[in-house]
Amino acid sequence: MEYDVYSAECPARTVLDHVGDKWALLVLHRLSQGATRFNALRRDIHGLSQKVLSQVLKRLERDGLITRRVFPTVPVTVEYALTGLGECLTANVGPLLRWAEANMDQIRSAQVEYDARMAEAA
Amino acid sequence: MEYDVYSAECPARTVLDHVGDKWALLVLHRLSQGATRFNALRRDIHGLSQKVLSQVLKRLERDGLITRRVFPTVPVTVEYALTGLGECLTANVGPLLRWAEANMDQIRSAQVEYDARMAEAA
DNA sequence: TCATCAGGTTACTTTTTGAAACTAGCAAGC
DNA sequence: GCTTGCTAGTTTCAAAAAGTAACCTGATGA
Repeated sequence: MEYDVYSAECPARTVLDHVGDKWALLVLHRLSQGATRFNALRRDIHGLSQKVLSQVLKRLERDGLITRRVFPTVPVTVEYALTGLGECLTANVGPLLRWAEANMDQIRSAQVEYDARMAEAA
Repeated sequence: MEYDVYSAECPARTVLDHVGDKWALLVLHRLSQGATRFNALRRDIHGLSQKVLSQVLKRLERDGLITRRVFPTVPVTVEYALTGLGECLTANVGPLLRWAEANMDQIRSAQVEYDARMAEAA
């Protein structure tokens, strides 16, 4: 079947709702480095709250992008990992994050320039 | 300079705040098909409100990813286009959207399965 | 006995969103 | 000369989402 992300009715938009999300992108990218536990994700991704992490993980699991494995240790540990589908997606997310890291300097100078222009106009 | 998106202090996170956004991704992708006017974007990207579009465009312009050209026609027309930097970014966004379109079927069946499992558990 | 760990959930507050109405400047129609 | 329509926005206000911080469970070690 053919999908078109520009259409609001397109189910691919639901994916975009999940994937076009800062935290989801970071979580997926982190998981691409290997299976990770809940609190490890929380520690590694600075600024991500427990509530949001738990929501994001549920969404990603529902989408079949990650798996949730519970180990009956004490205290219980839960490990999240990418599925095949998730890995395939993450292959497309990595370049985006690397691009962000690589081009920050240019963006920052563009922002400074823009702000200067705006201040001048005002 | 080296950046790390996992750190909350990392300036690349500000980019991610802009790029890890459903509407921004759609706008960038649409602009990769050529310069486009305000209302054309609004019409093409179904569900995008004027307010949000105007905010997204301002952010993207500030980041140096798009340019805004005003033509003194009557009524005035405004055309948005990708900069070199924006094109370079969009090259990384395209695959993500194509992935979303291509893998929707798998995601939808994963969702159905997940919901069935949850309903059963409850 | 009290604090600690993991992996969450809940209650409450603050931001963001989104829908719809409103603005400005000008031209065409009546 | 009054109304309507066009573009490209801004404003307003209710509703949804996100963030903050406290709480929960159940075993464990000090």
